[in-house]
Amino acid sequence: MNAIPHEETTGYDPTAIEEKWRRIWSEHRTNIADIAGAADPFYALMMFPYPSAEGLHVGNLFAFVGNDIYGRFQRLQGHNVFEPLGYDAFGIHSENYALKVGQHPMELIPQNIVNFRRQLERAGLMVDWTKSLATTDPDYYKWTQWVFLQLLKHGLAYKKQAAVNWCPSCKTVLANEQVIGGACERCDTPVEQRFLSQWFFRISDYAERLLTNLDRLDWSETTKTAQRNWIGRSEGAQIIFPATTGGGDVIPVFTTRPDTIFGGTYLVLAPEHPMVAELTSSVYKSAVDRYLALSAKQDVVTRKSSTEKTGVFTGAHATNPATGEDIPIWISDYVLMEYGTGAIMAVPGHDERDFEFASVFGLPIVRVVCAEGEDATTPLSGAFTESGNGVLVNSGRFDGMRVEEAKSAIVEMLTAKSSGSPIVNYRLHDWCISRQRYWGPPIPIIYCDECGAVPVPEDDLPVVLPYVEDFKPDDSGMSPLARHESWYRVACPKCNRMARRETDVSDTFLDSAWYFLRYPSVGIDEVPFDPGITQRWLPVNSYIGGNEHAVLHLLYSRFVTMVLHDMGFLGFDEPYRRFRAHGLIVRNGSKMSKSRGNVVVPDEYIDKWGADAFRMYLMFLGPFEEGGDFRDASISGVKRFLDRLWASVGAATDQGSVDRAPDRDVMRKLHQTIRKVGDDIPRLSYNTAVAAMMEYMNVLRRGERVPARDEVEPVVQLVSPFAPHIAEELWEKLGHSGSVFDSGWPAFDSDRATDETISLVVQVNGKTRGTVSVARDIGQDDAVAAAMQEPSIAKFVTGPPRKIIFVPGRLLNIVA
RNA sequence: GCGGAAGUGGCGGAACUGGUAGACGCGCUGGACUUAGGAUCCAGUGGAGCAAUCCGUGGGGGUUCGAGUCCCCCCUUUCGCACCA
Repeated sequence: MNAIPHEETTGYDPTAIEEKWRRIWSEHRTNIADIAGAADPFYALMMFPYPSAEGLHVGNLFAFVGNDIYGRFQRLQGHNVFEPLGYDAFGIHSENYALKVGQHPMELIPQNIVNFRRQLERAGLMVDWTKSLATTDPDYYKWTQWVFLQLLKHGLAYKKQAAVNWCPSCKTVLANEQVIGGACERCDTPVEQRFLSQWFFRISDYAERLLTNLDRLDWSETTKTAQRNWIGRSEGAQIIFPATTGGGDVIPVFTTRPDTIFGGTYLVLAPEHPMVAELTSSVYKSAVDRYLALSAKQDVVTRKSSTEKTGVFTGAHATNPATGEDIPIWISDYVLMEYGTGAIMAVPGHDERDFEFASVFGLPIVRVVCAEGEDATTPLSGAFTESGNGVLVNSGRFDGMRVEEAKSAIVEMLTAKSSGSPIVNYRLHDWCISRQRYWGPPIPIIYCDECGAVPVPEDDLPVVLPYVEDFKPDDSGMSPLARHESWYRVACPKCNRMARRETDVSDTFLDSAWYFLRYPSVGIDEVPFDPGITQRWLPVNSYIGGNEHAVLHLLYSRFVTMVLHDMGFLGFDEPYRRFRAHGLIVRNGSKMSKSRGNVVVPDEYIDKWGADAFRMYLMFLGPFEEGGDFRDASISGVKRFLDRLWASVGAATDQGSVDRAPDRDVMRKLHQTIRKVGDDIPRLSYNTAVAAMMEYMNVLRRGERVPARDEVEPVVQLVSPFAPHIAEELWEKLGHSGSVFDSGWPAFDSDRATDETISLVVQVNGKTRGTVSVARDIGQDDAVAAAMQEPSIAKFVTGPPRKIIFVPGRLLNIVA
C-alpha cells in the first residue's frame, strides 16, 4: 500500500496513455481503411475467433497481435492497410455452452461479442471496426445461404443418404475430420454410424486442383504438407473382376499395386457394398446377414481401431483377369466403403492386412514379388511389401520384371482387354454440410411433394433462424427445427402447394469459407461482395491463423473461392496469397485449457503492465510461428525496455538537449537496428526484432550516456508496430502532430550502418585463437601480418603456413 | 505404421548462403545510489582450471582449413493422419 507506483519514477503511465490514444484513434478514424479509394491496398487478415463466454485468452491475443504488427508494419511501408475482425459465432460450441448454462444462444452470443470487443480493443489492434461481422447476423448468413444456392445451381451441392458419424452425446452428425480416433473431437464420446439424408458439396471434384495449386502458394510448408496428406492423392489402377455367379456382374477394385495381380487370391467387399446382397449365395446368406448386422451395429471406434480381422465368405467367386482363375469373394470390415470402390483385390503375399486376413481364414497366399537372393519358392513369413528392388515371379510373361516396370506393363495389358485402367484416387471425400442442430444458418431448401427439393428463391433470403425455446437436440437425428411446424410449414415457391422447409442447418465451416470476401463489402446489402471492391482488395495479402485449421477451414475456403471463380463471381481462384501459421501458447508445457485450469486471461496482465508491454512480451517469448511457454516472470524485461525508451525520449527532448550531436557509433548501431527490424518483421521473426531493439537500447544508454534526439526518434517508429500506444505518445512528445503510423519507416543508410574497422576472426588450424581489429577492406597479406603481431595468436603458429584461408571481412585461418 | 517439426547454459531462446556458439530477456552474483528497496543504474554470468589452456549445441560415425548448420546411422520429444488397398 505504501509501494511507490512505478509510473512516478519514470512518468510512463501505460493505462493513461493507452486510453488516450485509443480515444484519439477512434476520433480521428485512424484505423479505418479507405475501402473505395485506397491506392495501395493491403489486406491483413487474421482468423476470426469464436466468441466464447470465457472471453479472450492469450492464445487468441498472441495471434491477433502477431497479425497486427505485420499490418501496422505494412502501413508504415506506405500501404493502405485493412485489418478487419469479426466473430465466428455459430456452431455446436456455442450451442452446447448455451445448453449447459441454460441461456439462449441468441442472448448469449451478443453478450459474448460485447465482452470480446472490449478485450480486443484494449489490446490496441489496428482493427477497422466499421467493417466487422458476425456469422450469426442474418445480414451475413443471408449470403452464406446464397453461397449454398450457387453451388446447388451448378450441380456442386447434392443430397444423398449416407453413413455419417453420429455423436450420441452431442446428438449430431460430425464431419469425418471432427472425429478424432473414432471419438467426437468435442466430447470424446465414441462415435456411431447412422444413415441420414445429407447435403454434400462436391469438393472431391476439385481434389486435383486443390492439390496442384498448392505449389504456387506462399504458405507455411507445414500447412501445405498437411493439405497434401489430407487430399491423399494416390496413383494406381481400377481393375474389373467379373463375378462368375449372378448375371454378368463386375466388381471394380482400386489398387496401387497392379503389379501384384497374379497374387490376388480373393476379393473383399466392404459390408456396406451395394453388391453384397445379390452376390451372396443362399447357403451363405444367413452367415452374411449376421455379419452385416454385427458390423452395422458396431461403432466406428472399435471398427477402426481394432485390427483383428473378421469376415465372412459370400459363396460367390470372381475371375482374376490376369490368372484366369476363379477366386472367392469375401466380406470384411477392414475394407472401407468410403475409400476407392469399397472393394479390394486381396494380395496376401504383399499386403500386411490381406496377409493377416488370409492367415485367419486359411486363404491361399502366393508370392509374386521377390527381393534379391530370393526366388518364386522362397517362403513368405509375412507380407513382403517393399517394392524398391522387387522382381516379379509367378506372374506369367511378366516374370523377371521390376515392380515399377511391371505396374505399367500390367495396367497396359489389362487396359487392352478392357479389364482395367490407370486411375488416380483421392482420400478427400465430399463435404457433408448438413447439421441436425439448431445454432446455424438454415439450409435454404423447401421440400415439395410435387416439385421435390426446391431452392428458396434468392429474393426470399435470408431464411431466418427462428427464436425457439427448445433448441436442444434429441435422439431422432432430426434438427430441433423439425419440431416447429409453424416454422417449417411453407408454400412451395414453384407450385405454391403446402411444402416443408429443410430443417437442418449448415456446417460452421461454410460460414467461415467465405467471410474474408465479405469484410470489405460490409454494409452493402445488395450483393455478398461488391465486384469493384473485391477486385481492389482481394485476394488477401496476408493471412495468419492457427494450424489447427490447416486442412478444414483453409481447404474449404479455397474450394469455395475456386467455385465462385469458376462461376464468374471472382477474378481469382485462390483466396490467400500468403498464409502463415502461428504457434501455440502453452502454459507450463501444456496447452491452455479450462480443464487444466491454466488459462491465462489477458486483462489482469494488461492492467498490471499495460497493453504495449503485454503485446511486446507475447512477441518476445518465442518465435511467432512456433509459439512458446507463457511465464509471467519475463514480462518485466520488456516493460523495462519501454521504461528506458520513455526515459530516453524524455532526456532527448529536455530543454537544451535538442541540439546534442548524435554519436557516430550509436548511429551505426541505429542503422543496423533499422535494417534488422525491417528484415525481421516480414519474416514474422518478432522475437529477434524485439531483441535487436533492446540491444540498441543498451548501446544508446551504455554508461549512463544521455541520448540525442536523432538517436531515439527513429526507435519510436521501429517500436510502433509492437507498442502502438507508447509510440504515439512519444511521437507526440517529439513534436509531431500526425499519427506515427502515417510517418513512414525510418530510412536505412547502409553507409552509416557499416563499420570502417572490423574485428577479423583469426583461426590457426581451424581453431579460433583471437581477433584482430583491422580495416574493413584489408587484404590477405596485411591480415596475416596483423594477426602475427598478436603474440596470443602467433604462438600457435609453429611452422611456415601451409595454407591460408581468407574470407574477406570475416575470417582468417592459418593452416600450419 | 505413414507424414511433418524439433532436441543448444539454471530457464525462454539467438546464430544470414558452413566462418568468434550462447545475441536478447529472465534468473543469479557483485557494486553504485539509498533509512530501506522486490525501484533504478553499472558490471559479471556455458562447464572445468590459480592460470596458460582444455571441454562443450541428444548419441555415434563422416565430409571440410573450419560443422549447431552438410551427409550416413541411432536415441528422444512433439504434432498431424491412421485397416486409405
